[in-house]
Amino acid sequence: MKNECNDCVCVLRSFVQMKDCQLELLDGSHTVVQFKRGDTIIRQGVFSTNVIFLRKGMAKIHITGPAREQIVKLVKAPTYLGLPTTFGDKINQYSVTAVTESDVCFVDIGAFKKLLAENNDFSAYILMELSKSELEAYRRCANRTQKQLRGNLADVLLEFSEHLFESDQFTLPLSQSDIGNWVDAGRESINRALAEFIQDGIIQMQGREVKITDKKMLKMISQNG
DNA sequence: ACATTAACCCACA
DNA sequence: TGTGGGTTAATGT
Repeated sequence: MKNECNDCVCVLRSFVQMKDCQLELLDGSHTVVQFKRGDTIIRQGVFSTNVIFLRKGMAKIHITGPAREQIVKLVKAPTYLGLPTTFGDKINQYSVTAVTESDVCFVDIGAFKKLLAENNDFSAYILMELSKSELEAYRRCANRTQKQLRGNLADVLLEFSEHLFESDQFTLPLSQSDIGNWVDAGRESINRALAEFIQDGIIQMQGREVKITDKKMLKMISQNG
């Protein structure tokens, strides 16, 4: 059987066994689309009929609040996008935008629900994903509101370094004003804080290239706010 | 808020 | 196919 879904991270990721007929169902109801940097993958306010999986690349999740755009988090492949929207509300409650070139898989919601009903392991896995992401959201909420700018910015840099890129050197995937929207600060404050970090020898920067030179210090700042 | 720089697009050669 | 000009977005102060 030749089937694009066989070796897809979308399935492998779940460590769940799929029956052949279930794989065929998936294969028949999915579409893969490429997105360029800056393209909108999911748009807030529009009707959604798909489960969406990020196969390759990186994306930012953001929501338009009463005053401005709020970035919620940054995710990298492989991961599901928009599961809460899929089950909580047919209208997308937030937007997702590609920050690098990305491959995205759109799965028909009907087929997906059928799989959930048939395959207990699979639905348990999805439930776990949702739970983890809610817990993470709680944690972030507490962090964000209680920390000062330097602490939050340190968090962001550590997040890039440890979770997204897994390296001490990376190029910022977001503009400084985006980072500002992420940690509830103006872009100018971000710029100033970054300059301070450079001054203190914690990081080096040229353009969007960042190199973390004193991770211990960065973690200190992250913890102490 | 303003000045500088980098990125991008389009026309034209 | 490559180059100049003009425009816009990002950055630094």
